[in-house]
Amino acid sequence: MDTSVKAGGPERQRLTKGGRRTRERIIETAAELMFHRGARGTSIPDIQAAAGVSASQIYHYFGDKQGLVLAVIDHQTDTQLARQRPLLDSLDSIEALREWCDGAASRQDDRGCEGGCEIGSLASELADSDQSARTRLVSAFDRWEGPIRSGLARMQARGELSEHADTAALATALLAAIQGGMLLSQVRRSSTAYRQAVSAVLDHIESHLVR
Amino acid sequence: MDTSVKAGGPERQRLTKGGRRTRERIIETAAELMFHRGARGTSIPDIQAAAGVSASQIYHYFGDKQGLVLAVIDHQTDTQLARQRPLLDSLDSIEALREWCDGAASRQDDRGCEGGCEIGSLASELADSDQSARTRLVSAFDRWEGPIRSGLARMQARGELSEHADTAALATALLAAIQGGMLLSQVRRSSTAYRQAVSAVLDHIESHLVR
DNA sequence: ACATAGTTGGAATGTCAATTCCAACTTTGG
DNA sequence: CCAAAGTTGGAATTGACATTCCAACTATGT
Repeated sequence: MDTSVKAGGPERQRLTKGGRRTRERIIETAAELMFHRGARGTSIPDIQAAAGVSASQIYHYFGDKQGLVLAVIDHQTDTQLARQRPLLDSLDSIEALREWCDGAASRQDDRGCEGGCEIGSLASELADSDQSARTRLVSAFDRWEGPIRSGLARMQARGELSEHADTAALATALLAAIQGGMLLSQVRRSSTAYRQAVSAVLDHIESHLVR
Repeated sequence: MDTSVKAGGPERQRLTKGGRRTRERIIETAAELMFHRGARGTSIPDIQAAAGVSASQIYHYFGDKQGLVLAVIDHQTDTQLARQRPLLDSLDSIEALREWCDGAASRQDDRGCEGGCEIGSLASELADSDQSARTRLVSAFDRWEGPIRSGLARMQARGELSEHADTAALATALLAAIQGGMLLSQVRRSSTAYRQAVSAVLDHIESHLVR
């Protein structure tokens, strides 16, 4: 997560203390709005009003709307991963995996199943229309999937998981179940689909347990 | 799929032969554009140009853009389900399920993994912003999940699937794996994630086979 | 304290989208 | 064939949005 890397030049800029705060406030506000209304559905004037900043501030810190969207992607990735720690770093038992997945289910219920996954929603909206956004989303999903795979790999290294299990594939499958489950839950306004989707994959993983 | 049901009144209208054709052409064109650019990313002028119609025609047949979006949702649902038949109606063996899922994977590869699921993409974009769209998407997913569940139920009725298996939950899990797998594949531009996601759930279903 | 660089407000610009209007044209039922 | 209803073209309207400009203000380092 760097200050600003855009096509063309490094274009580094020093930020003053207040400037950093303004920049953060813009990103957080934009992230919140875009989560509910999508990136395309969120206008610069919307963000101006919600964050209490002027247009020039947004363009000063992000260049253009796409620049802001990219910053939002990175911010959501950092934020969501941070929120899931430390659980995310110890997914090396079925119990830990279940507990972790369950946390997301409760969170989904708490918000009435409105809104899907902070990253998945952006991914669906931007994957085909913004090449640089897609690239960042690839790394967002990689950063998310990594800890899952690591946890499974540790289980396997310890001999708890069958050596025939493809931990990378299982990690991908679990992430996909989370994404698909979230989407169905968002549409149906019930976390049931998410729970069933995740549960199926977890059961499958469990079937690879040794003993 | 009826002619036009919008909030307010039935507002039925007779369509002439040419009118029906124009209406269809608009829907198909809009569906195609919205699949690639999203509903919000597709403007009426875009559709006018691509379908070779005037603005008044679009507003004459659909009232407003939201009306067109609703028609597109129904059209995509009908089209996708029709395309998957007759396979969709005989998902009562592991082989049939695998073959069916594999078809989608090949299709995804053929288009270079650009674009996700015709229905899922719309769902992600519209679920939170358009209540009537969400309602139709609920039924779209139901119409899709139904045949999967029926197939599993038949297997169970025949005694091929354990009586302890929750066929409804398994059907939901498979649909979720398809959705999540599609999304990851779309972002990564590789069908691998889709294949792994689906494969995990199919293996899980297979574990419920009797014998 | 001074100069430089970063920050902010707010108006102005240009583009484009959604929607409305209305007049002209065509099909259909009787 | 006539009237009613359906269809179409194209211009006009209104509003919003992304972006630019520039002048004024503030912090920072020396």
